[in-house]
Amino acid sequence: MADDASTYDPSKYERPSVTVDVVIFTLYNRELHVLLVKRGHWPYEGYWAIPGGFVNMDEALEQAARRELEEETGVRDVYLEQLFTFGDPGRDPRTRVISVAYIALVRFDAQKLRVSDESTDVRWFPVRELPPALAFDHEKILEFAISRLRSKLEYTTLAFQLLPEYFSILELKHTYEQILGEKLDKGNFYRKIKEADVLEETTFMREGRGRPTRLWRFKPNRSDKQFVFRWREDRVESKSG
Amino acid sequence: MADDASTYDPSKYERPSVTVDVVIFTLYNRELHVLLVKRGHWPYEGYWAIPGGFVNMDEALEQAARRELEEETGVRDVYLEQLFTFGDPGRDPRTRVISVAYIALVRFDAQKLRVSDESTDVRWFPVRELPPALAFDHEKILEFAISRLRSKLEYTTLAFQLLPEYFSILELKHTYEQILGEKLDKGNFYRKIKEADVLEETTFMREGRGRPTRLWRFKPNRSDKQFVFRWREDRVESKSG
DNA sequence: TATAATTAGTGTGTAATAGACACTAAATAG
DNA sequence: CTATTTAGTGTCTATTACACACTAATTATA
Repeated sequence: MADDASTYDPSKYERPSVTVDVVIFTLYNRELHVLLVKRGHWPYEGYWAIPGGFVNMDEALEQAARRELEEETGVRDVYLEQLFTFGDPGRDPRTRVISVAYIALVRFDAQKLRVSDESTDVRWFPVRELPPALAFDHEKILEFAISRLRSKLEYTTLAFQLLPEYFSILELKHTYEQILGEKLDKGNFYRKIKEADVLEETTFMREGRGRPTRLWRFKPNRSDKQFVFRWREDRVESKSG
Repeated sequence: MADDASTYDPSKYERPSVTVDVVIFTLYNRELHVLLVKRGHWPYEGYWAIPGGFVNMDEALEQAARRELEEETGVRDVYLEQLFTFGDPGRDPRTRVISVAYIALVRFDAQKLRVSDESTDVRWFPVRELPPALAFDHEKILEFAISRLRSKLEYTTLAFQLLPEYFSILELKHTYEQILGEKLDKGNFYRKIKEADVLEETTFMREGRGRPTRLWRFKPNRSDKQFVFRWREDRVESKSG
């Protein structure tokens, strides 16, 4: 940070507000969803917005993001990553607001996620059916978040953060397909994920006819790491700072 | 950003200071260097720091970064990219400071870059010979910047931003080697860069004995774009948010 | 008990790529 | 003419991606 001019006192400067916005993704009904809140007053009254709030003076940025996340969804200990900082003057008509955006990935669990389906002011939206307009510059933020999510999926185990503890390989493949927006080859997917050696066999799930579904889980010693296994080699995140 | 609680006025909140810090890289004496400034007063008096300063209230973040960059080096119109936002409480003992860090790549040009070799308070440091300790959390920022630089080099034409307009392919290869910290194969490099079709032949440079050096330049229509050609397929940036 | 349905894989061929390394070609100074 | 320097090209091997066909296992139910 900071100066090299010889005199100054930071307290003399006029200061912008700093907020954190958290783009919360989940997998729900086999589709990628994002949590939005409806604004109840000016500015952008009635518009949907990415949840967020002000950073307290004694609070780290990531801590503020976790607090917002928990206030909004009731969940803790989820995957959280800083996305980008948006700070154009005029993006909030009230005052200068600089917003540090985060991405969170949560496992969908109706019990825990206190967001109800009928709630009129907090709702999960499928990323393919977003409201036509969002508050502030939140469309840009959301677009950037989705792009980042896609590109990181290629070389990390991010997808596991969206699945329940036990899942089948076809479910995992479906999750990849949802985020990437394209079909993957079943045989190649099986091979690739097995070779990566990140899965651990658990039990079976029996339902309907057909061979029972084998359930797996992410190897415990790796479950919290950002283990890198690079699913595919091509593609590159398009946006950059 | 923003609340969904029903009443509030952002102006009521206590606000942190917001600064931009710019990690400025250049290639100088065939080595990757970074610009640091020596602090003249408390806190961290006498320590080297990444140049930066406060964001004005009516100024976009990137604009503030460009202003700082120009104040420090006199150059404009260079490659600039947002790196990460550092905001731990206590990182500046004076007050809460949230720092949006940027990376800048500038072409070394003794004429333009007004930083002299003997200057005691503004200096280029080779990234392999940094001062033992930096002010604030600037070691972390710098480490992150170098890591990002390496990883982006792999799939972008970033390296061109460090070279003069006209350069030989061996110089370009040397630049890659400097940043990646490893040797590359000459033949493969030639092939790869030619196939990418981003270079344009210009003149020759004759000096000493030996076949004259062919000089190239980056194709004009692509010089300002972040054209992607992915130099190698392996490797992944380790750090993530 | 036969069969349809479903998950769970394996086999294989092609084309592209990376990476190592040897080799040729061109131009110059002395 | 020769040493030196840049500028490439040739080629072999191992790996990878990708497409797509194929087999195997297990179950409900007709």
